[in-house]
This record gives sequence, C-alpha cells and structure tokens, in this order.
Amino acid sequence: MAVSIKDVAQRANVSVATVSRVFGNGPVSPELRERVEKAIAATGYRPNLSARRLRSQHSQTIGLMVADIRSPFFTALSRVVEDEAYHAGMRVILCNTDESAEREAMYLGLMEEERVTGVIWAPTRGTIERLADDDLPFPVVLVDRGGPVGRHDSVVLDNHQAIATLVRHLHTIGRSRIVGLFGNVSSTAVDRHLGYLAATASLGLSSEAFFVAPNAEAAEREILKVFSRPDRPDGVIASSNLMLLGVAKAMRRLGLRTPEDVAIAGFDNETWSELVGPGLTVIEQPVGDIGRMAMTLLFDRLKTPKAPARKVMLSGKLIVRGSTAPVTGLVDEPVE
Amino acid sequence: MAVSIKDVAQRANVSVATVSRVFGNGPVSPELRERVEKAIAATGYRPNLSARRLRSQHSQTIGLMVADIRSPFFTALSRVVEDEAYHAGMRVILCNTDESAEREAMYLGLMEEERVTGVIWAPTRGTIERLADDDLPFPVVLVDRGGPVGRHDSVVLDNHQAIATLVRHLHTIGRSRIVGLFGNVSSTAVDRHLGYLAATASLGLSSEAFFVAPNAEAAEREILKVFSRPDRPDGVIASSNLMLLGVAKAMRRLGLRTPEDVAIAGFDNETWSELVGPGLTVIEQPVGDIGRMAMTLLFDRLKTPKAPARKVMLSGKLIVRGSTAPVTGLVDEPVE
DNA sequence: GAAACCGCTGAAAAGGATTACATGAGGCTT
DNA sequence: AAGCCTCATGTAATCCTTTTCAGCGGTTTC
Repeated sequence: MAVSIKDVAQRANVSVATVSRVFGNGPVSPELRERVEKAIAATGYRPNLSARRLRSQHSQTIGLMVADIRSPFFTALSRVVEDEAYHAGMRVILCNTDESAEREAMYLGLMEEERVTGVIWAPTRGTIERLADDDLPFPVVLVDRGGPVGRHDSVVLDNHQAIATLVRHLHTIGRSRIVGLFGNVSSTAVDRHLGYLAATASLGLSSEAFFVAPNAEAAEREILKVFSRPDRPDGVIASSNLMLLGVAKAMRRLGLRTPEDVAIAGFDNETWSELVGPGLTVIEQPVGDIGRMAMTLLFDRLKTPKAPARKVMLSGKLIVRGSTAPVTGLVDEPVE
Repeated sequence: MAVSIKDVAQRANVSVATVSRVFGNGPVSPELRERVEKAIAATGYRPNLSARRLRSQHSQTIGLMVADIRSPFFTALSRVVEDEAYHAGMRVILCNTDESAEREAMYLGLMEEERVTGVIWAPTRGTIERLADDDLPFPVVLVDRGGPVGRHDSVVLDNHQAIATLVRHLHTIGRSRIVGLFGNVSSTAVDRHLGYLAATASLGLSSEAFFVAPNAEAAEREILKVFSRPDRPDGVIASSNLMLLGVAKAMRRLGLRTPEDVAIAGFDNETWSELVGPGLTVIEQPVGDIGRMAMTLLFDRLKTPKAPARKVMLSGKLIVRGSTAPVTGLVDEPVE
C-alpha cells in the first residue's frame, strides 16, 4: 500500500492536519514544517489526488475536446492549452470526437463524471445546435467553431475576413474562376463558405462550392472530378489544411502546374507548407493566441459565472507563397 | 451541489449499496434495477470518479509522456494510445516533456499522485539511464526509445535495420558521400547513428555524422554549413521527420536539385511527405502497431507483474519517392 | 431437524485527504 | 491581574463511493 498522509503525520509526530497544511500553505511553525518535510522526504509521500479532489471539490482539470488531434490546427492548439493548463497547476484530459455526435455526448458525460473545472471544445455542427438546451454542469469555451446564439464563450478565427482575403488575393493575381472546397461537417466550413460567397459576389466573380469530408483523400477525389470538366477553374481555395493537401495531390496527379495553370490556397501554416510544391499560400491562424485566449475566457468565466458570454474573433494572416505567385510571363508570350 | 448516489438511493427507495451494484454489475433483482435506473434517469446522476477511484484504488488512467505532441510520430502515437485506452475504459493524461529531465521528473511525480495504472513513455536520454535506480511505483512501457538494460518493457522501431535500408538504398542509386544528420537528445538518434556507421562501413562508404537539436531550423542551419564546404555530399539521411524538412529547406535555399544534386531521405511517412519537393523517401514507422503493442505490453504487465521485461522491435517500411529517384539521364548525357 | 447454502439486500466501514471548530499558550491592553 | 487577541495545532466531520459483512426467507443436504 502506498504511503498516506497518516504515515507522514505519525513519523513527524504531528497531526494529519498539520501535514496537510504544509502542502496547502496553511500556518505552520518553521520547526514543525521542517519535521514534516523531513518525513515527506523519508517516506516518499505523494498526496493522493483522488482524495484531494473528492474532499476539496476542485478537480483542477480541464477537458479539451477536438475532432482529431492529428489535424494540425488541433495538434498545435492542444500543445498551447496544455502548456497554459500545467502552468496554472491544472491537468488536461484530451478527447478525440471524430466529429461524431455520439462520441461527443459520451465524452461530455465523462467530463461530468470527472467533475472538470471547465471544457475547451470544438463542437460538431450537429451537437452545437442541441447545445442550448442542455445546461452543462461546467463552463465551456468553444474554439474554432463558434456557438449559434452567443450562449457560450468562444474564440474563433474571423473566417469571413480570412476567406475574403484569399479570394481578393487570387483575384489580384488575375484569377476569375475560383472554386471553393469546404468540409461537410464543421460549422467552420459553413462560415467560410458564406464568406466565400460574399467575397466572390462583391468582386463580381462567379462562385462554385463543393463540400466533402474534411480529409486529403476526399478533397483529392472531388477536385479530380471537378477538373475533368471542360471549363477548368484557374483557382482553388480549400477550407482546411488537409484538404489543401488533397488539392495539391490532385494537381500533381493531373499534371497541372501551380500556379501557372491553377493557383491554390488554403488555411493553416505548417512547417511543411513552404515546401509543398512551390510553397502553399495560406491563411495562418494565430493558434497560440487562440489557445491562450480560450484559457483566459475560461478562467474569467470561473471568476464571474454570470457575466455575459464573450465571442472573441482573431484575424488570420495571409502568407503568400509560390502556389499563388503572379504568372507574368504567360500572358505576354503564350507558350507554343 | 451535484446529485450523489444518496439522492438516487432515496428516490428509488433502496440503499446506496444497491445503486452502486447497478453500476458495478453486482447482483440486483430486475425489479430494483429498474427502479434504480429510473431514478438515475430522473436525477441525471453521474458517479463521481474521484470518489470511485479513492475507494476502489483503481484510477483507470494511463499516462502518456512524450517529448512534444506536435512531433508527427508522437501525434499519431497519441491518437492510437487514446483510442486503445478509451476502448478499454481508461483515460489518458498527456504530458509534453520537451526533452527536459526536469519536466520529466515533475510529470513522473504527477503520475504517481494520480495513481495511474501505468505509463507509456518516450524517455529522454539523460533520464533513461537514471531510471534503473528509481523503482517507479507503476509499470511503464517505453516507446520509440528503448531502455538500456532490458529492465522495462519497450517497443521500438528496428532502427539499425531501418537506417541500413536507407543507406543501402542511397548506395544503390549511386550515392557514395552520404552524410547523416541526427538529433542530439534522444537515444533513438544514438541507435540510428550506430546503424548508420555500421551500414556505411559494410558498404565501404565514408561516413560523416552531425548532431543537432531535433527540429527543422537547426537541421537547416547545419546542412547549410555542411554544404558550404567544397566537397559536397551527394546524399543526406536525416534521423527524423522535422529534420528532413530542414534538409529539404536547405536544399531549396541553396538552389540544389533533389535528387539530381543531392538525394535525401529520412523517417516517418506523413500526408505531406509525398508533396514536399519531388516527394520524400522515408522509412515509414508502423505507428499504429507500435501504439497498440505498447498497450498490449502494459496490460500484460498488469496481469503478470513479475514476468521478465519484453522488448519488441518492429520493422519500418521503405517508401521510395522522388527525392531518391535514380538519375539515369545525367550520367549518359551531361547537361550543357 | 440442524446445518449449510442460496440469491438478494442493507448497514456500516473504509479509502485519503481538507477544513470547521475547539483548544491552549503566549502576548497585549487596561 | 483579568480579559481579550492572535497564532499554531489538534480533533473530528466531511467529501462520495465501493465493499465487507451480516441478515433475510427459503431450499437443500446430511
């Protein structure tokens, strides 16, 4: 059996309360404190967190629920959240929902059983609407995907602005038939789609949107299909990192040159974005700021539970690379 | 205050023991079971995991300690481990050690306080040697980096074979001055370095190894330095994913063509490996198998604590891409 | 006919910590 | 010198479950 607070107390010849106070910064005379610390060192005592949590009713734990940790944005987010959490003396429970409402519900239940302090959550579209009804027994901060009514705190990218930036950029380099490729599950995709429609309309451009599963393979298949038609687009905007990779793969498969034949752009800047093809033009999300802001909102919420919900929008940053370089040569002197 | 087992018992007009038994599959008559289940549904009762753990002395939690979740291999590993864990009804606590012995020690302490069932751990080189002394109060399975003496269960890639495969492959396509670039912290790098020395020696090739921090920037800087010398290598093997990216960046920066001027290869197959430059030749690690095997070893260890330590080695798979394509044309008809 | 046994149930102990409250010593005021 | 604070300490209640143990009425075994 592991050593408990009682053993330490006995060895130091003090009461268990005193030992507890040594940990909790209660008032303890230097003399006793030293005796207790010696006993702790000698026995190798470690407080039992379950007992501590049970009694104190503070779990010091936050839940992080995302679709899939392997998605680059969520990978980066999780790292930030964990850093912030451990810095504040809290632990993180990580949940992969796989965009499944069922798994999401299961994990929300688990969060409740863990009596978490709060949850940072990128909810699936289906769940997010149901959300207003359930009164979750812990505060949540939505990330990446905002809630519908401003009922919860949230921190999201300004998707409208971001996608407009991309559309305008492609327009600037002379593209006019820009198609959009969006995920078919997240509400982020919905926002970006609306932004795409607005931006193309305001520039007097045609628009055509496709919705597929948010992974590289589905994106590649869809683009292959789109480009098998006679009137090929000259620009593609993908609403996520992995989908942009799928687009790049399709271009290579089709033997189309980027950016000469088709300019492509998308979201999230990664270590490898610069090296794929001629370099991928992307909107970089301030993922560090997003994570930290989410934690800030959560801690604020704990302090003032009744304060009105806050929705924070952060701006992305356009990073221009080869995949949308202007192709001056081609216009002046057509090849062959 | 949240609803407790007492409230449920009261409402169902049974004892708390009976309610507990309904959860724990103890013997309960159908009639009472139904009453209890109705009461649970009516009250929305969720068992308190802290109390449950305290009493039952089972945390149903495993720790996963890796250097950095953002490192692609660890990202993939974490997903597998979590899937397996949740499938077995357990939770996962994720720790990023940043290759720091101090953080590692801190997290090991935390694992103890959490009374984890076991830990899956990619230890830092410094710590791994100290490890024999401390008798950790929970079983650990080492991943990615094996322990020194066979004192702990471990599952690793067959690094010796993997790097030999890469060296032989580069030799086959006619490269003779192959340098190796290795991380300067993990024991994996040490293994791969030894394999590199053995493989080059057995082929009668010269060898030259460089050790840098395991990230893209450091790798890029080092390679730029190496290639500023007069006698340039014609092949580079990088011992990790991110370092290979650094190498690719350096090549682009130097204006060197891959594979014509320099063939490059490394580790870990990712969604984007195919799209960086002409496609990156890599050793693909069976990360799914590694994660599942680690869990299997852990569960076996829990069943038979006294069984001798097992070390499982899995083979990587060579994936040949453009970065090491044979350049037939050049030899026959020199350019210009 | 006593003893053993059955399947189900409830009372109560136990698990390891925190914390409200009580206590006692010492120092200060008046 | 009586009264009152302050401060450090100990006692015991408490957090919510699981689990041991005993008890129940009724059958089976010897």
